Amino acid sequence: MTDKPDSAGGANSGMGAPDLIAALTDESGLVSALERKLAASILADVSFATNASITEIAARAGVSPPTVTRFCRRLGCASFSDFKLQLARSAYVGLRYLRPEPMTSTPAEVAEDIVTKAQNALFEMHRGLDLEALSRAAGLLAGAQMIYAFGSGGNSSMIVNELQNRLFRLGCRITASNDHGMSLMLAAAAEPDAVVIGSSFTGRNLELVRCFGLLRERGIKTIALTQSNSPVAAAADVVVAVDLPEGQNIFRASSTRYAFLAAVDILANLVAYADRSRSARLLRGIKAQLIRHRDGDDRQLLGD
Amino acid sequence: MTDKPDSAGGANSGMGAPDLIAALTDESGLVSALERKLAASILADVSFATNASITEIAARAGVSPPTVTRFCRRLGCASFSDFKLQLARSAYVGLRYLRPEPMTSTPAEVAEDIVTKAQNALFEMHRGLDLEALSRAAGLLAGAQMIYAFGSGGNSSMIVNELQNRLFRLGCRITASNDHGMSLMLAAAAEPDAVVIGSSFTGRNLELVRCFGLLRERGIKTIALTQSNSPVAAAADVVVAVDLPEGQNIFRASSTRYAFLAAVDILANLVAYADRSRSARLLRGIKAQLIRHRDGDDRQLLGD
DNA sequence: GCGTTGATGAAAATAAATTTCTGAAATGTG
DNA sequence: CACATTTCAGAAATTTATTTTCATCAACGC
Repeated sequence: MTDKPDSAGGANSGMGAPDLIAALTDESGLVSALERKLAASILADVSFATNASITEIAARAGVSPPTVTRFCRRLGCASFSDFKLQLARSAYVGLRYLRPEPMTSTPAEVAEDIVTKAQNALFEMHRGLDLEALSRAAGLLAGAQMIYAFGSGGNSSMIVNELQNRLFRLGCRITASNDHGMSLMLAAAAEPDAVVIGSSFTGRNLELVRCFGLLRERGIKTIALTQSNSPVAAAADVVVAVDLPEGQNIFRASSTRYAFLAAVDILANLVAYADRSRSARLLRGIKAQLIRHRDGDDRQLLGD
Repeated sequence: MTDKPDSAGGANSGMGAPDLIAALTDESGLVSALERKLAASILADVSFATNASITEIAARAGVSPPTVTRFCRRLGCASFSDFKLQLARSAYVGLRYLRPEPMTSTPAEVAEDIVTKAQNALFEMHRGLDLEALSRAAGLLAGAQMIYAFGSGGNSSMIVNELQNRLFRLGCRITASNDHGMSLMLAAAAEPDAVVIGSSFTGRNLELVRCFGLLRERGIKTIALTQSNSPVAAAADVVVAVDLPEGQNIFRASSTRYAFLAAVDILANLVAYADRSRSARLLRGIKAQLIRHRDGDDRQLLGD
């Protein structure tokens, strides 16, 4: 470990958190039956695994310590301790998936549950992010003469409002619409150099699909912020997929919003970076706000 | 370690992540000069510390290994390995605070930056959460005959709209207002059994302060979702404080939104649990939506 | 059927962490 | 100011943990 070349620079040390839980669940890299048994044993009680020694883990899985060491190496870790470290990191965000819904009741439990789920949602969104699609979407938005953002229902409404809120500050011409009828009219009236971005948590907003169809006929580019393999995704030119594991979200869409919100956040940042002059303008604006802040009149600082 | 009683149940094993970085920065628990030196050395390169052995850490700090062991114990860890584990967990969410803004540019960096900051914000919000105040706020909201939610600017507007979106589903009578003038009129017309909740990211929304003052005179309860030690907080009856470290948020309020959103989420859940019949109604509603979902018409599932 | 490859555990070797013990410094006390 | 007491810190020894080496076994191909 002392001579490991990447331990100083920290190629995989502090950041990024290669997702060990996923690798463990995934099995594809695991050849032998014993290794699968080991993976299952670790997944069955991750918090035990993060705290136990190699001997204890081996004993619980019914294998020998060397097997555990080899297993860790196969998973891409430098050593067993490295494995434990990475597991601890992954477990911090990923652990809850493995537990059944505890039907929380005390305020502390509710708070922890919501925060954890939100972090999980962000983690999963980030893991499944298609950066290439995101870049293409940002490119389209940055080059658009006019942007329309469509989405309805409590959640997608928020998202498209947020899009408008973020993008108009970057100098984009944008309007958001939460109303199907209005969206259709806007789509019909849109000029060829416009870009339409639509959000749908479920991917089954059929009005949005219809809208996208109409726009495709007219050669206007469309971006969907939605689940992949959904009607909305199929109807759009560029799909920024936000796929979260079904299970826990079926009863509560709320954690999904964090993922969508972050996707919008990333998109807005990429749009800002897509155009240097725009980016500069953005920074100037922020600085101006900062100065205003120092002068005491910070009522509007960063939009409150 | 084998007989450590809490290793099986995992009292501090998987969850909660006692924030070691904060404890390390805090210094108050550290008596001797050597321990402070050790803390400084670890903080100077956290990712080194998470990967190194006790000997390496001791050498770098210029102390002996036993001192490191004792140091870990003093910090509340069971052993040095336990310390490393906790450090790794804390570092995963807390590390970025210690690094200067890297001026991200590639899409991958932007995405990681935003996701990490959002997770940081959630983590910090959770850490500083005053559950007692939150419960009181939820109790007020659950008992209110009418709720007014005030907040302006892009961010707080979103928050109060979200509040309305969440609470009306629970059977609360609620209206959100993003307009100062309108808010004042609503406040003036509010009846004594109403409750007003206001959001302000900066805590310096003076119109909101004025509103709260007016309401206090009239004996109407007010709840603030804002920074503690701010004018808005001072003017409210119940303060749900969301305090995030300044540094990284001065240039971009966006990560703060995740914290506020989660606070609203928690609040809404507590309101739901505050009233059993309401909670039951909520669940029935969700079930009905689920059934509709199975029938194929899931267009409105959970509000999209 | 036999050699080869890869997987596995036992035992040995290595490395790591903790305890014990001893000396040094600081603080209080006569 | 000297002495006792406490606390702190490191050296060495002990314990514990991890990894390497090596021998065995099973599966697979030739």
